[in-house]
Amino acid sequence: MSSNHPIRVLLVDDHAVVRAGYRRFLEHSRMMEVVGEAGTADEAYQLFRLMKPDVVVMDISLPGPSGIEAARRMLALDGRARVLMFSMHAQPAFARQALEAGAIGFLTKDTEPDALVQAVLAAAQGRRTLSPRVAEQLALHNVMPDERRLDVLTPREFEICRLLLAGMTLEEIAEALKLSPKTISNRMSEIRQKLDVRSDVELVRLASAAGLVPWAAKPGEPTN
Amino acid sequence: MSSNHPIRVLLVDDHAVVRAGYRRFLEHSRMMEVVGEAGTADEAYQLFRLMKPDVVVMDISLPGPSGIEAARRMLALDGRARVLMFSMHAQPAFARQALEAGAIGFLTKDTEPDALVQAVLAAAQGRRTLSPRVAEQLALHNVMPDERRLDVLTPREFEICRLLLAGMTLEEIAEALKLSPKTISNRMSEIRQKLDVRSDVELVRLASAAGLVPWAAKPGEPTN
DNA sequence: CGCAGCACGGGATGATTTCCCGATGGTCTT
DNA sequence: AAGACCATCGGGAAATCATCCCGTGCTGCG
Repeated sequence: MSSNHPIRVLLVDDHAVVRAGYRRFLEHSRMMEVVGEAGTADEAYQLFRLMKPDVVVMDISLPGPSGIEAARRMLALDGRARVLMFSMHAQPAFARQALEAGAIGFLTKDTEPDALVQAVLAAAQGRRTLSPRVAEQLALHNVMPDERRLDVLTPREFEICRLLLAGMTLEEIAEALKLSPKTISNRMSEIRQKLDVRSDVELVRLASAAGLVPWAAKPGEPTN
Repeated sequence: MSSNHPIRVLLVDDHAVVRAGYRRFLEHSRMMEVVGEAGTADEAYQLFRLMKPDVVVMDISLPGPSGIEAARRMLALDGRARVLMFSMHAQPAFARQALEAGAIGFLTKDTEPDALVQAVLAAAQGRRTLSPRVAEQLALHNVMPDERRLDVLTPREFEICRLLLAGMTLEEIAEALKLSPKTISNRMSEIRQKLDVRSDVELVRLASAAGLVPWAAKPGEPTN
């Protein structure tokens, strides 16, 4: 299936050193050629228009507009663009956004060099690649019937969640648990990340589905 | 019922001019005597301990601890203290807090001098006085079965509330309504005030009771 | 007309969120 | 036992948000 000419790759990462590393691995096999490097979403987009690479290897976190935003623009310009996203973490929220933006794959940065090369090859042929961790997280997110999503929370996070849903403010929770308000704040950010909600309202919706919210019992369920 | 000696009054307000005004009106009838003035909660509390006034006329908003806090302390010291609260606005949240703190009455600052004198007399005898506006607001708050509370919102506020409950973020709402994020922010503060909720979670609880939240239908109500 | 209420947003200040980081202690594995 | 991994706790910095206060403009009403 593979044609003879090398796969033309565009590298996007804000650290030149990291790009150099990728370049080494990718060009090692002679099956691919890095035709451009970019450090920001804007540069990446310009280069994409110029070079029309076969595959874009893109870091998620860039200064300014994110890699996801860059991917969105590329896909808007050319629906056949193959964008392979990279991220430090396997956070489902990022993965979902990336894939919704049209990315063909999502890898965490601890991916082995070999696997990276395989993923680029796969991308060039239009096949998807997901890091195992990412796949698992996403699966949970998509398949889990909402009421089980809260399971990703640690005991402590769950506790904080419970108090929040009871209507307590940040300060009150901090006092109740004898913790710094800062900790609660940090923990809540973590919770929102994990549950992929962008507001307290969405959190309540989730918790309500899980039956955690007495005053908003699910339709059809007995209240007592 | 009234004894012979004048009613001894403690005036608390951060503006000396305002205190002077009150003093004039109160002492005019010779039935009462201002035995002290304070500009902060702390001063008020000290004077209260010293003078044991029959009635405290207290402004809500003071620099530092609020008048409500001062009232709380006085009541803690002496459960028979008669504290008559004053406020610029007829906000139910303040009124509720003041009365829960043990205040014997709650007047808005547009009260007629005569009515003020009457209220102090009443307080001295242990009778409660509420400004009509305050009474109405409070009545709505206490009596209204939750699902009607949202009625205090203006159409625009209601609209914003709806979008918020749909899970939209501040920015998204601003964009949807083509308004400045600042306006939405301001408006949300207003909404929280009016509905007397301290968090989005409490707001959802309210809205849910009002049947405004599809995903959290009230128990027993058909969803479809 | 004057005045009240609603809608809109700027300014200032303080709180919260977010992202980053490091420290600690427990568990599990090799 | 050493190392990896995770949960928990919080500090720092920058961005965002909430709150309070202010002024504008519009509308309806006595």
